[in-house]
Amino acid sequence: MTVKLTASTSELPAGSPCAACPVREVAICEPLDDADLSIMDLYKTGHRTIPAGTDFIRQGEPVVELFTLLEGWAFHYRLLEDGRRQITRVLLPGDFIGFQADLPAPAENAAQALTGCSFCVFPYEKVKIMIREQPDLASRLLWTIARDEARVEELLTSIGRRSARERVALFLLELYYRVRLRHSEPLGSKIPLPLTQEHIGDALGLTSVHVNRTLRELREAHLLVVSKRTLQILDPDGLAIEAGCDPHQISRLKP
Amino acid sequence: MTVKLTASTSELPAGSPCAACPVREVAICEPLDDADLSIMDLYKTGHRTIPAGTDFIRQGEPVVELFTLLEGWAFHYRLLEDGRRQITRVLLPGDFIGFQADLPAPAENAAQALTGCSFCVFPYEKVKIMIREQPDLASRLLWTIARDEARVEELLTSIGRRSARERVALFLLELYYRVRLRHSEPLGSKIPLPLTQEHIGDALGLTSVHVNRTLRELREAHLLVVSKRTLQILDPDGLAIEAGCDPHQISRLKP
DNA sequence: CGTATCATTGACGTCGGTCAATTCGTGTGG
DNA sequence: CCACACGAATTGACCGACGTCAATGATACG
Repeated sequence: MTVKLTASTSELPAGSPCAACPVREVAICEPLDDADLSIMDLYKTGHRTIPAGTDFIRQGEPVVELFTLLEGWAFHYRLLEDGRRQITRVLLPGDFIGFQADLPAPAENAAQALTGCSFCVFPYEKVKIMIREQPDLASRLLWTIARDEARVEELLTSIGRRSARERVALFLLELYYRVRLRHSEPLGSKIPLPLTQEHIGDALGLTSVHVNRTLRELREAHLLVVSKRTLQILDPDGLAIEAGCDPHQISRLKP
Repeated sequence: MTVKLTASTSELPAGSPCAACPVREVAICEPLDDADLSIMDLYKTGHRTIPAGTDFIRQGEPVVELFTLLEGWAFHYRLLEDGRRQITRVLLPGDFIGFQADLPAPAENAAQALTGCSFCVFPYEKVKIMIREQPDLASRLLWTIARDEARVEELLTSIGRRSARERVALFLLELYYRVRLRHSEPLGSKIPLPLTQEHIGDALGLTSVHVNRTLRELREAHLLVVSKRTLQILDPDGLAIEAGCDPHQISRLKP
């Protein structure tokens, strides 16, 4: 587990075209129709692009900016004092990042880019104003946070009560569905998976060594293949059963 | 692990006196001053009292009512198909219960009373209206949900990355501070703890047998005593160290 | 090519689980 | 008031899932 610190960042000016937003349908701006879309310009300050490995929120430092992830993968995590790491959420395009009960306050979760990422940037004071002035967006944000919490609870349940094999099966299956919801590719196809086995272990409360062994088992059972930063699900229903889950419950996943 | 089903419930009519509310300062109605307090009558339908052990939200059944817990202890939990249980949150007076991304929709978390409980009851449609009509309350609710999520993430990190001993120490210490924030009793005093060792295990991803052994260790180290549904913290700082935590970080706990 | 990172595998250790017996505590009914 | 019942707590013996340590291979990148 290594924590890379800042790398170079580039920043674009405000007033970028929300109309061309790649995550318009899934981000917090979703309630706005074309005519109202310019409302977002009141609250955002621009775009930003960062390279893979950048820590763009650091645990314990004040959160002064929030982000909508436009492109790339990232994750939220917490560190214990001795360096143990728990990944709390995997972040995909459209996710709103950095919101917490107290703003500004020391970040409860750090955030790191897994791939190169681009964001829509919001200063925290403007987010607070937005919540007050735009009930539709506040309501959407509430919905979003509640869904995030449900996902964390799901992960909590996995780690607390499922075996390593069940955990890995369910985690990858859910990621697969989440990604496929955004880029609807044919079932059975491969998706990029920019997580190392150590990331997967840190998300699931396992060591990378045990993740490796578990992935081998699942591969030998012809359920999935993880290789070269790519995930291929061979047997979704089989995996759901392996995960100790009703296959139908998995597909009720929300974006 | 036993799941008791419905028991008798009693219900009071609406129009109960919010002014006499025991959790006025910590519940979602907190933003309202005395003059505006009657606003809540637009959205609540009354009070309800249930005995210990009642499942008042059942996993998978539609959530049609939400609650503010007025008195008593309860918890949210999830069940796997084979009966394994994960407790996701311990609920104390003032907590808002049952909110989730989709309303009404099958409950993602069940909820059960640990002691006799009384609630303020809100039908889900009225909560949705409240969110639209009352920005202050919506904002407060957002704050509340975000804090809940932070607590779940904390638990996730514990289960994923801490030893049994660290988990138990931190869990009880945080409960202790949460309870003490509401009824400010002298430090070192006892608090009621209506959780069995099986509940603690189901919250922390352990078996009740191992919780028992861990509690004995902590008792023998003169850190805490759990006995007869009572928790006494003997050495808060020692426990924080045992939990692998900076003692100062613990006291930054929010209500 | 040389170096760094990640993946893979084996040998071995341990933390926490399982099973089962006993005790304790509290509430209940005779 | 005592006998009993039932859930919870406690303890020991044993086991297994997962962690630790360490060596080796595979990939990518400058």
